[in-house]
Amino acid sequence: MAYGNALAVLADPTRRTVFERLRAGPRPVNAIAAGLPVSRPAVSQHLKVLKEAGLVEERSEGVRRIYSLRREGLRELREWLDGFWDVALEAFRLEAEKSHMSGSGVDE
Amino acid sequence: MAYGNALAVLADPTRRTVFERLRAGPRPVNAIAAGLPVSRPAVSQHLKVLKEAGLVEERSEGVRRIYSLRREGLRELREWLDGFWDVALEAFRLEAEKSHMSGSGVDE
DNA sequence: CTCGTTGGTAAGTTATAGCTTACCGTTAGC
DNA sequence: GCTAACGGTAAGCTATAACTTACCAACGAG
Repeated sequence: MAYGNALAVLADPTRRTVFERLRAGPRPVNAIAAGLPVSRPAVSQHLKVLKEAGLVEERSEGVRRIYSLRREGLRELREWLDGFWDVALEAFRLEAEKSHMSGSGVDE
Repeated sequence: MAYGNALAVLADPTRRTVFERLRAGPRPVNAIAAGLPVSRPAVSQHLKVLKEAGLVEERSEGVRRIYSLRREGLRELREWLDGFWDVALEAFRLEAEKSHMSGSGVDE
């Protein structure tokens, strides 16, 4: 259920902004924090959370810490989301439902 | 930025469980709340939040309130996620980056 | 009409997530 | 060696999200 983790981590707007900034490429913390409405330590904390969730990775370059995106960390979330449109799976669910219920309609 | 809203709403595990239960089809509140580790009013509150986020819809059937999934409510979130894998868009971003920076690598 | 069922809302409590400031370790330059 | 930039961590504050119980309105059945 790692998708739940990714969901929780990306729910915060500030943290999501941090994450999105890395779409443009790897960046040191200073560059990520520049212009954000929160302090630099706050950004550090967000980066830590993102890293623990596997959504970013970090490498040292001298005194800099360069953070970059880990798309892999989004995979489970994406698959979970995709599942809501999966026709075959949906058909299966409807079938199972028919056995249990008196049968109503289905949404949409 | 409705995807941010969907993210925030689905971040809570209990609320996500409520949401996922509706995958199997429309349900009255009682059925949704059955077996959950929280009280029935808590489920009502979650349903309200889900409804306001456009993730579920509600219709009355006698004394019952039947809730059902609104996949449309997930669309923006899905598109946002898909964007992370969009090759063309990524190429554009890299191009833009080249103009601003001294040029480092790109992740992965 | 009365009573049971369904479920929404109000009020209050509590845990915690996100922020701040202060501080410290590390590396680079002079 | 000394000093300045980078950035991680600690401690503490505060707003709020999720929950509870209590209550009430709406409809159905007898």
